[in-house]
Amino acid sequence: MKFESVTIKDIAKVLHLSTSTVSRALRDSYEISEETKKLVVAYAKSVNYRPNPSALNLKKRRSRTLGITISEIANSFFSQIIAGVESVAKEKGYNVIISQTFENFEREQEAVRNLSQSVDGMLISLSSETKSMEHIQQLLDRGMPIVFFDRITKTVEGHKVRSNNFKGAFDATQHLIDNGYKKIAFIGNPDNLAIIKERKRGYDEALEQHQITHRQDYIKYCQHGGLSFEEVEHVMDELLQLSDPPEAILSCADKITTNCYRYLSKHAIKIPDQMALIGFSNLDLTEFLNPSLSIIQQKAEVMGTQAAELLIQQIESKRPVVEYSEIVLEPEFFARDSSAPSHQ
Amino acid sequence: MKFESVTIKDIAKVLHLSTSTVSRALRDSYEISEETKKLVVAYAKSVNYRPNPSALNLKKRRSRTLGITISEIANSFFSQIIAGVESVAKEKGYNVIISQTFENFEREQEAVRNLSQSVDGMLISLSSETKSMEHIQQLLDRGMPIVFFDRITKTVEGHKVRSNNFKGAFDATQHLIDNGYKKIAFIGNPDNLAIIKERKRGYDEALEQHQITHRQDYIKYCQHGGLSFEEVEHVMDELLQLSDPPEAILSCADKITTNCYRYLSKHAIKIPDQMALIGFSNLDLTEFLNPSLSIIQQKAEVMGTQAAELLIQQIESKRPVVEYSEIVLEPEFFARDSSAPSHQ
DNA sequence: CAAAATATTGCAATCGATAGCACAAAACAG
DNA sequence: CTGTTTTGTGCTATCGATTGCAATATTTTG
Repeated sequence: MKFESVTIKDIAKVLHLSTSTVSRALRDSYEISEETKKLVVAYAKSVNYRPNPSALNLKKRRSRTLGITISEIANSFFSQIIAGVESVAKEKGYNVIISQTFENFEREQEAVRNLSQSVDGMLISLSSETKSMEHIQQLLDRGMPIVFFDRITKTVEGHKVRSNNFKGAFDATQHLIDNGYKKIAFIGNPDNLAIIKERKRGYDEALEQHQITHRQDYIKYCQHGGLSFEEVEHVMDELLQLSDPPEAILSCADKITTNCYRYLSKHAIKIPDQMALIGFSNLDLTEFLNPSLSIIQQKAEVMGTQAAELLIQQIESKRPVVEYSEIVLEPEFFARDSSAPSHQ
Repeated sequence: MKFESVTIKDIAKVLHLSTSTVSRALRDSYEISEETKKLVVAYAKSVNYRPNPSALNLKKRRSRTLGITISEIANSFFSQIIAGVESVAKEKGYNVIISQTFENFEREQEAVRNLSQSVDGMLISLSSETKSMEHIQQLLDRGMPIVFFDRITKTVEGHKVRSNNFKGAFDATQHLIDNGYKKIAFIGNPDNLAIIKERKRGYDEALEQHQITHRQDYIKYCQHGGLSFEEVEHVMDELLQLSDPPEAILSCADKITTNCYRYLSKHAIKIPDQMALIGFSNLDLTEFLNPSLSIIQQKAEVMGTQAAELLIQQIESKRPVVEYSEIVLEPEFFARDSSAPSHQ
């Protein structure tokens, strides 16, 4: 089944005008008489005329579409970001196409390649597995406007929007130490992601400031971003089987945090007495969990709006952008029961 | 900044061929010699040629894009549905454009109108405020393939995918009654939505089977789908100010359920002793809430895949579809502490 | 009242890709 | 060695909308 819609040609035929006159009349050109304009506009409205976007795109060499590449929609952090992006996009007359990578490098390459022909610009949060930036550099070289958010990288240029990951992790770790925890494990996505490097740095710094020995076996990376419970389960098993297991966990990704919580509940490990937990998360109801979950919350929606604004600005800029901004948003820290002092 | 990409014309010029030859060679036409094909394909690959989607869309009169209209992305139920839709769409080579209505009728009309020119078909879940179906009937009349999901309506024809809402509500209400609750309130989106009518019917039926008097003041509808806390707060205030307030609540929407829970926590009303709660929800961590939340969970991702499959099938069907299927998915019920027998 | 200026409108090319048809060269038949 | 078929390629119109330029009609000016 195909959808038949009214074209400028149809209107021209009915009104005995040329397509150029109709086109100009609809766009309120000074060259067209008021009378004709009124006629055309009224008729166009009556038949519910809408310009064909493909034709416009072809002619204008743009699509008024933004592409966004994230790991997974069904992740509150990213869905909040999308909400922010959509609101700005809509306001400025852009559509948004979402591509999910599921933390997979091949999927990211494919997503970026597919998107490249259909969008005016892209918003990218790298996948956990992304090691090379070739596919993105290629687009940048050909002038594709790209804004990086959340999982950014230093290896390419462009506007960037991110959280203050160092501070988020530092504060959380400090808070654990203040509450009497010394054996603190760190679980994150792979550290080819700059945000994880930063969070790790925050964690390290807090430990150092309190002269706590740094233990390599407390550091764990989930290659697939903790998307599956099994991945986190495996890491947790390893930690618990250590001869001297940690007493607290700092989790550095939404999915990992959730799955850690799930793991501890499943194994009836008391939080925080047997294991304290604190993690990056943008879930809505963490305060009502039992025990309530301490989180580092990012300003996801703001991140989305800011990134989208930068991108649209770059797309619509007359001259090539040579100076890039890096926006840093402060995460909010919520101390709750899951990281309270242990009573054991 | 604009993005310059390679066109068929560029290739033709370099290889001293015509655009038609290049086009045919790339599409492996029998008319072109093997030699030329190889040459063209190799060169196209070397310059990373991708056909311009707008040009293709214009020529082929289709966009390989699906539109989806929902109330809000940042709602786990809908983001799970989107995940399902995206997976099928991707597999079959379609893009997806998402439009949010935020339960507002005008936004829905606008969304549908905007989408109509850029997509090959639409997936629609109506907004809470939608009363007239004119805007959608118009598109149907012009042959737009549309599949309705979740919030469907009987007033228009088309493939439909929904949950067994009657059963979901019936089971939940029955469960409350079995646990000793008789004064059960019903909170839902407005009942112009068929799903709410159905859920109400399930609720009514359960009460009747147990000869429980039906009280009109226990029935509440949130005009805006409980999107804002204030809306739910208002309804809850009303219920609690009744001379004979309810002892249990059946909530009929994800957002309402969450906000009810939030309200009860905020007012330190003990769940379930002072007020039992059970609701439709697709949130991930409800089992870990304190108290754990009883939910009726819908098969959101399946709903997304099924709806997308029906839609693509309809889009690609040679002849007009005249017989429509209605897929009914069984919701899953999880009895937890929030609806346990009261100890008061 | 003729010439010039202005106001309206239409023609045709264009964006990138496709496809019907025409055409030339090579292969084959008689 | 001419006439027909086969094979490979190019020309051109097309999809829907825009826009520079040409063309006509109308008004103004000297």
